[in-house]
Parts: sequence; structure tokens; C-alpha cells
Amino acid sequence: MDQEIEIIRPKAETPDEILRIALKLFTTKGYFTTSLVDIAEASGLKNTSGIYHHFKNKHVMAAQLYANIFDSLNISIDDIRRRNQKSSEQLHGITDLFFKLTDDAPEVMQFLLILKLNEFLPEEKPVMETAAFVKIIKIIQAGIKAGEIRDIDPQLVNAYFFGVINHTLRAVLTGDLNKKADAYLSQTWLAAWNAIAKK
Amino acid sequence: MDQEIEIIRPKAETPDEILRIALKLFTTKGYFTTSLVDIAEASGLKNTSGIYHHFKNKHVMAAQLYANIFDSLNISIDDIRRRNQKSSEQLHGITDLFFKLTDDAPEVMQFLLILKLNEFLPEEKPVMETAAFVKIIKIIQAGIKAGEIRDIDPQLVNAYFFGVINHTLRAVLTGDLNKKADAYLSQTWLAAWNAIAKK
DNA sequence: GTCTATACGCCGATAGAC
DNA sequence: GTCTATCGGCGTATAGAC
Repeated sequence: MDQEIEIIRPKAETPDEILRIALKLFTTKGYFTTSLVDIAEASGLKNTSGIYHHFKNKHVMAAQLYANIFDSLNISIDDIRRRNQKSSEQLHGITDLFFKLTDDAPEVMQFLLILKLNEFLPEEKPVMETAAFVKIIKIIQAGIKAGEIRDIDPQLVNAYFFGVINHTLRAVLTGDLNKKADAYLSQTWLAAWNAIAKK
Repeated sequence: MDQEIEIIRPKAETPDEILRIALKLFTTKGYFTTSLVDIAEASGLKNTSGIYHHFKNKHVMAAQLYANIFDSLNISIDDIRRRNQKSSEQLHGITDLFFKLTDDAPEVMQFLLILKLNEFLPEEKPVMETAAFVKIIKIIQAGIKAGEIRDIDPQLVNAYFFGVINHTLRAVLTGDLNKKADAYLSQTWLAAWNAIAKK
């Protein structure tokens, strides 16, 4: 049986690992304040050259992170829509996902909620035009049609619902709220849903 | 003979005007993607040298904007607290202020809501520790004590209330909502207040 | 595919004439 | 206090040895 050898200072050899490290730095320090030297060092490399073997340039790294994160979010939302019928259930599923991501992959939620993406990825679609978020608006429209959700501008519904959800998660990510996101899940879901539910 | 072309752009001669232009650029393009050359050009100057006569460096410009904006917000909140007794009235006053600022001084709200301040002003207090926002938490605590607001973590109340308010204003600022903020004021206040009011 | 070394451009910042 | 001119440094990116 082959035994896996633990390396004490693990080199980030695969592109995926380097990308993960870059995401971490982008979300904590910011894109522009993170140099390729920072990424190289954090990856256990002595230079930036190694990075250029995997990625054409710094900007491409960010674009790949953008694609990965929004693609996987899109897939998750497809999955949630398939498994649930009612808009309320689908939104609940998305809420669960966001809270889980905040605890398990905070960098991903930082990327989605806090980074000013159009500053360093001006050519990418604004968040609300991505497939994932277009589907969220569709869920809201269906909920309005079905009489579950108040009949107001879907974008306004979105602002109320995800205003509550995202601002809470943001507070967890910044430390203003000091428990795990999961501790606030049920009451926050209720607050968000009540803000948009037809009484 | 070449025709003399009148340059329309008025010269920004006072420090305040230059600072206003810098704010505009920082909020639209981003701090790091705005060069001093950009600021100089937008101010009708031929070089960056003129800017250095008024400000020690680029960073100081941002720091001054930070100070101005949070100071004046703090003063406004003092004023609102003085004029109103109940927490609900005080929060309503702050809501009015935020909506008004969004329509009348969108750069200021962009600065407050959208910019990632700690990326280029790491030495300044995080938003929630500024005098203005500490006072908002105090208002919330008073509202809980008075029985107006649900008895949960004040930071959570803050997340629910300003989640609704800020996310709505953010949508106005990005164009996802296409009317003036004022058009959404009354219903958004209700949604935000209902999310935290004791029933 | 990781290293050394280096090129190169942009931008922040300064000096000094007027 | 605005201009011309220029400097220095950082950060991205490349060339080429091993």
C-alpha cells in the first residue's frame, strides 16, 4: 500500500492549489494589494515564474476564480430547483447553501458578497446578470405568480430577501457577529422570508 | 492656422473640488484603478504636480474623504437623535437620510456601502466601529430596552434592518433598480422595520 | 517545471523654472 | 501654484539555465 508522504511545508504544486491560495489572498488582502510575489510565497515557491507556468497572468487567475465560483453556484441552484417545487423551498435551499458556504468556504462567500468584482474583472458580467442570479430572479417571479410572495418588483424582493441574508453573512465574515453562520440560520431565514412573503 | 479649441472642462482650483472629483473616480473606477493622472485630468490640470500642492499624497486624499464622510454622517445622526425620541423614529430618520444621500450624493453612498475601505485605508476604523455606526447600535439597544424592537443580538438587528435598507440602495446605485431611491423609500422602510419590530 | 536574472512599464512623487 | 522634466520603486512578465 502506498503511504502518502506528508510534506512539512507543502508546496502548492497543482494549479488548483495555487488558485485556492490566490483566492484566499484576494479575499483577505484585496486583488490589487496582492502581488504575484505574495501568491508565490504563500504557495511555497521562490519566484513568480512558477505561477506563469500555470496561468498566463494575474488577471486570468481572477477570471478563472470567477468562472469556477459562478459555475458551481449555478449548478447548485439548478440542483436546488430540481429538488424543490415551491419558491419558498427553493429560496430556503439557497439560504442553506449560503450559510453552509460561509462556514465551510468563507473565501467563496467573501468573493461573492464583499469583493468589488467589476474593479478587477470589468469585462465579466455583473453579479445580477450571471446565470445563477438570473435564476434567483426567476424563482422570485414564480413565487409572485404562485401567490407565495408579495407582488412587487422582483428586484425589490431580491433586495429585501438577500439584504437580510447577505448582510447577516457579511457580519459573520467580518466578525461583527461572532458565532458561526449556522447559529443564525433559522431565525435569519424567517426574517428574510417574512420580509417578502404574502401575508 | 489651427483653430483654437476651447477646453470645456472647468478647472478645479480648490482642494475641495479636487477631492470631490477624486471621490467620484474612486467610487466609479475604484481606488487602485484611479491614477493621480486620472484625477489631474478630470480636474483640468495638465499634471499631477498641482495635486501635490494640496495633498501630501494619494492616500491622504482617501483618508480625508473618509474623515469628511464619517464626520458628517456622525453629525447628522446626532441631529436625528436630538430631534426624535423613539428608536423607531430615529431609525426612520437615518433611513430618510440614506435614501436622500443615494439620490443627491450617490458617490457618498457608494463610498459607504460599496467600496472595500479596508483595502486602501487599512489603518482606519472598520465601519462598524466608527462613531456614527456605534451610535446606530446604541439606538438599537435602546429600542430593545424600550420594547420596540425584538430582543435579539443588536448586531443581528442591525444586519436585518440595514440589510434591507442597504441592499435596496445598492440596487439603486448599480442600476438593478431603475427608479430613484425615493420611489422605494416608504415600502422599504416598512419592510426593514417589520424585520426587527416587536410584534 | 522550478530556479536566477533581468527587462520594462506604470505610477507615485519630487525638483526647480516661471 | 501650475508648469516641464525626471526619478525611483514596485510589480508584472519574460528569457534562459538546469
